[in-house]
Amino acid sequence: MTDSTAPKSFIHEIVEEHNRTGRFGGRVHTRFPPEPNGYLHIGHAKSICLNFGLAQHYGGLTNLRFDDTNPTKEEQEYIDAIKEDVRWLGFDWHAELYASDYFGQLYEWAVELIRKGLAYVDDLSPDEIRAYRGSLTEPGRNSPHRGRSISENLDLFERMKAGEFDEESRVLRARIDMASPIINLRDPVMYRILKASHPRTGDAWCIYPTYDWAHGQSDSIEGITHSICTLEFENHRPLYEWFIQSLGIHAPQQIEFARLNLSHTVVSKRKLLRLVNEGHVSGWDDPRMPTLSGLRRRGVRPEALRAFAERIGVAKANSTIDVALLEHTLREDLEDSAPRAMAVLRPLKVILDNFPEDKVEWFDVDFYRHAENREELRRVPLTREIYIEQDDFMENPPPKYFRLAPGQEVRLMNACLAACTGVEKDAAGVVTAVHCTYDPASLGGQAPDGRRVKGTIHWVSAPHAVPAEVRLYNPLFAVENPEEAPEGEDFIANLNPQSLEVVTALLEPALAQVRPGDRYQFVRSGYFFADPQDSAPGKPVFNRIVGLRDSWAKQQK
RNA sequence: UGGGGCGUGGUGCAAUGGUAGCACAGCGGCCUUUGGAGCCGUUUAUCCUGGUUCGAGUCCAGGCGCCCCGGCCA
Repeated sequence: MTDSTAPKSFIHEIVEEHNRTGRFGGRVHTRFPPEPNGYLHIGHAKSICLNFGLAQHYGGLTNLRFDDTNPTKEEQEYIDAIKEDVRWLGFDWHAELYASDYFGQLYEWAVELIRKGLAYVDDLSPDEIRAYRGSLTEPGRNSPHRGRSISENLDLFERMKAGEFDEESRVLRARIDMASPIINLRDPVMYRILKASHPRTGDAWCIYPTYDWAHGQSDSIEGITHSICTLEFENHRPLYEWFIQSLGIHAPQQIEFARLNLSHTVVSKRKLLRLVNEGHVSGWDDPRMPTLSGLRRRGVRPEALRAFAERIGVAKANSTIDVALLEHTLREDLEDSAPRAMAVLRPLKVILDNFPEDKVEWFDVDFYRHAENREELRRVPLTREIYIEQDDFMENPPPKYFRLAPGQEVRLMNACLAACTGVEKDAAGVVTAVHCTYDPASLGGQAPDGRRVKGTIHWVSAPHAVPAEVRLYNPLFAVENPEEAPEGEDFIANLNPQSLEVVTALLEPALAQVRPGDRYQFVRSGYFFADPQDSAPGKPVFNRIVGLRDSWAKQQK
């Protein structure tokens, strides 16, 4: 999975340094620690590939640990979805663990810190705590309760746990330094009262550890060697180290890296949740979503995501990956494996005037003509009436337009050469059908006289065409950076109204019986995925995974 | 009284004192029964100013710019 020829990241160097010096006895044990408050997205894929990939590379282990310290936001649904997504991405964890597994131990350690005079119960309100914390440039002030006796703290903390107090009436805080320039060290909250039921511990607790209090110790308990996290936790590292040292327990090495940003989308659980809740998408697995379930539903293969993670690298500089790189990786992943077939997305009728009315000419065409070592034939019928792509005909074409136009000849892919002789129009002047004559000597696609045509277009036989719903997905946001919204608006204002176009396409008959989950390249168009839920043999429904590059379209801009 | 990070082509990632390289994007060309596969070529970069050194993207000093931190979120 980890390509040994790929450039190693600064994290690899740190791990190798540890292995050289024996800091962890050569052990490498990482963890992927999601909070089950939403679905995993492509940014998580980067983290998953990093954590699991690192362990695999050095013969180590990776835990899956849910940081379930906030029962007001977390749900079992998310736990299940996260596990499915990690497995789908191709990783198997050494152990499935939960921060809530350690609630008992964490409580004992909190008592230990109280006994050492390193934690105290504070009666200040949330607003007061904030006010006492000071500002970025001014020191905070000590809470009036900071000097409570150990026995009073012990008593109060026990009563917090027993449910005697209301939410927000008291917290347990670490006693560190209210004047520290590191704001996280200004007596951070360790426990808050939350009279909420927890997905795993039910009503056993009414005080819950904060993430800051739970995370480092959870890593320590699991014997994690390298706690890899995103940049914003760099400021928390001194706090985690303070807890670990105060407790005298195993100290992992925290290493921070820059989270993934992707152009033309948002990669944040909070914002993705909004898209779902406000109905801008059909759900977490809407194929336009950058979630793993959305990408999966669209037809992206996990191999492609792993290759993408490898390719974007890991560093500490904030950066935004151009979605074009993702799309390139998707095409690259599919180009060898996907069989080719013909499908017309926006049909225009063509009549081959010199083709006998009732004749059907069958061609044997290889699904894998692009691949040298694989062959699988299907039968493709040609008849007098066919459909081509509307884009493949122009009545008044610009120069260098190599497709069909009055007087121009093209190759009907896999079939024959055909030249346009005229058009039919409706009352409004819209072309409703195109007339051609085909060259009977060119059956198979080559002219016996060796004449060349510059354009080759795809088509389907009208009487054999299979109508199918095809969903054309475009970027969810039309702008590179959705955050750059007009004054007074937010990223929602940048949603791309054309992010989903549904068309009734006409497929060649061999595609009628595709199984849900099959992937094809619709020639000259893109890669498509038979929707695993909505498609059925005889009634195919396709999602566009990614379009092919289109240099003609680009040239026309 | 502030602290922590980060600055290399358009976008990402390398170069660990010794020829600034790779990918994507762009541009040009070749080829083509996918104009869209493929192939070849190519434009573009070390934040600034000093210093150390035979030699600096890399080391030092001082600036500048950007990101993060004042949740009982994670």
